[in-house]
Amino acid sequence: MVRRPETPRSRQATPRFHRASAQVRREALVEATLACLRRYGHEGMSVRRISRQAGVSAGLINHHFPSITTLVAAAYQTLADSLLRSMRRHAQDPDLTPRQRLHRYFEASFAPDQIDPGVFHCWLVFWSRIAHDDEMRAVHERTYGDYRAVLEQLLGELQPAASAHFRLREAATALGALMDGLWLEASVFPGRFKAASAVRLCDDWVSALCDGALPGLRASAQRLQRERP
Amino acid sequence: MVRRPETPRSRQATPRFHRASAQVRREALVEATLACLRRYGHEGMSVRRISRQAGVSAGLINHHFPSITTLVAAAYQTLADSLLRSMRRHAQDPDLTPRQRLHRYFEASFAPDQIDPGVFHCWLVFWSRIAHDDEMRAVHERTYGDYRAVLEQLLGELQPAASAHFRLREAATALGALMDGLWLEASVFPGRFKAASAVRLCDDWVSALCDGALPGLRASAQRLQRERP
DNA sequence: GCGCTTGTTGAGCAAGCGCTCAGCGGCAGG
DNA sequence: CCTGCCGCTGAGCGCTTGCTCAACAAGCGC
Repeated sequence: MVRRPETPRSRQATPRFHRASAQVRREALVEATLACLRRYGHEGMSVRRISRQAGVSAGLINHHFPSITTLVAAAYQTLADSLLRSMRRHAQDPDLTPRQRLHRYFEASFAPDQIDPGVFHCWLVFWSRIAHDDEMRAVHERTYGDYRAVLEQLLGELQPAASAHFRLREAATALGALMDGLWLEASVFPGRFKAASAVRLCDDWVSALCDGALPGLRASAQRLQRERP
Repeated sequence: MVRRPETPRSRQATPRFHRASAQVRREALVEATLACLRRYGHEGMSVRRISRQAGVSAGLINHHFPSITTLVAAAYQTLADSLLRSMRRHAQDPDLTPRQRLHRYFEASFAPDQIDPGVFHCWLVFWSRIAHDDEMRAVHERTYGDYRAVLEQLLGELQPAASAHFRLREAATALGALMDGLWLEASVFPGRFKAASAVRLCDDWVSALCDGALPGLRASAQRLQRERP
């Protein structure tokens, strides 16, 4: 370990560290956390690994965050926020028809940057912590509400032009499930699943929904006719 | 810690351990592993926790398995096998029509014992280990092949009666994704999602598939007309 | 009843974990 | 230029981890 030579207070070539505002430092630590989770999965959730990734000492993490679980919760919030921002960007483009907005949103959801195995690792870590960590659960609940709200908005704008009325809330949940399932499949088996076909399946599902081809989601009338198929 | 009293070789009330064949012991350790993963998630994957659950000493695990990752891979295989057995039970019941077999299979897939958060934890652990562990990846590949094969069989038996022909392999993958997505949704948000509606969504999707309402999966003719929606 | 095979034990090791805190030193304000 | 605040460092604490291996003892075959 090379210590600074015998000139005790002289100017030195490179400062041993630099200072930053709490805001900037916290964001940098969150970014480092996401990088570690992407690369190492669960084993990336370590004070030493994250601090090395951020280029700071291990102690700094507990200076800015009460514990590492809070840092991970902040990382979850950050990732979810960026996802939601991307959703809203597509959901509000006024130059497109509602159908086109949904299509664009599908394309964005299955773009290579979303199918990346690193992103998958992040979600695995987040999900597995929800059961034991109240902070994580709070972020999770909040996030999911917003997430489904945007999907509801996108589907709701489709409703007027559709030949069949559907139950909006259930349809949004179901579409979310379909998308998550396709995303999961693509993430667990990278390369075996083409993004284009995932988009196609979502578009087709929405078409079927609008055409009334999914009776379980049709509004009113039949409550729940559970005829055997 | 109560040691055995001063009669060194006398008969004692209870033996300190009992012996078992390698086969029996391995199965017991696998069961203990699944129990720990269910209860504690990632933190359950520990030599000490699993051995305590199995009622044996920590050292025994490395006597029967070269490392704990091998034991977890064996647990993955066991869980996947039992799932597959259950699938085949439904897939081969000769007293039912193909459509009914699929319906039963949907019902079994969303039964309370599958939606259990413990089962979800197991899968999270398995998935997160796939990326870094060759043994896990091997089990994963093998398992998924069998899994999709059964789905293909179930859908294939539907084909003759369907009014539209569909591409079997892609349809099986897509149906698997839909089911996994619904299962995921139900597992991540326990209680917010009713099993009955998941079954209904799957049945509806299959109906749409058979009626040709999912053009992206129709066989032959149009290769990939990517018209904008 | 006795000996032997061998399944089982558990202390021990090195490595890594989250977190603490005394003190170093970057850098702004005087 | 020099002072002092405070962001930052990193050795160190107590703990858990996976795994090893010498010693122990269950229970079969005699």
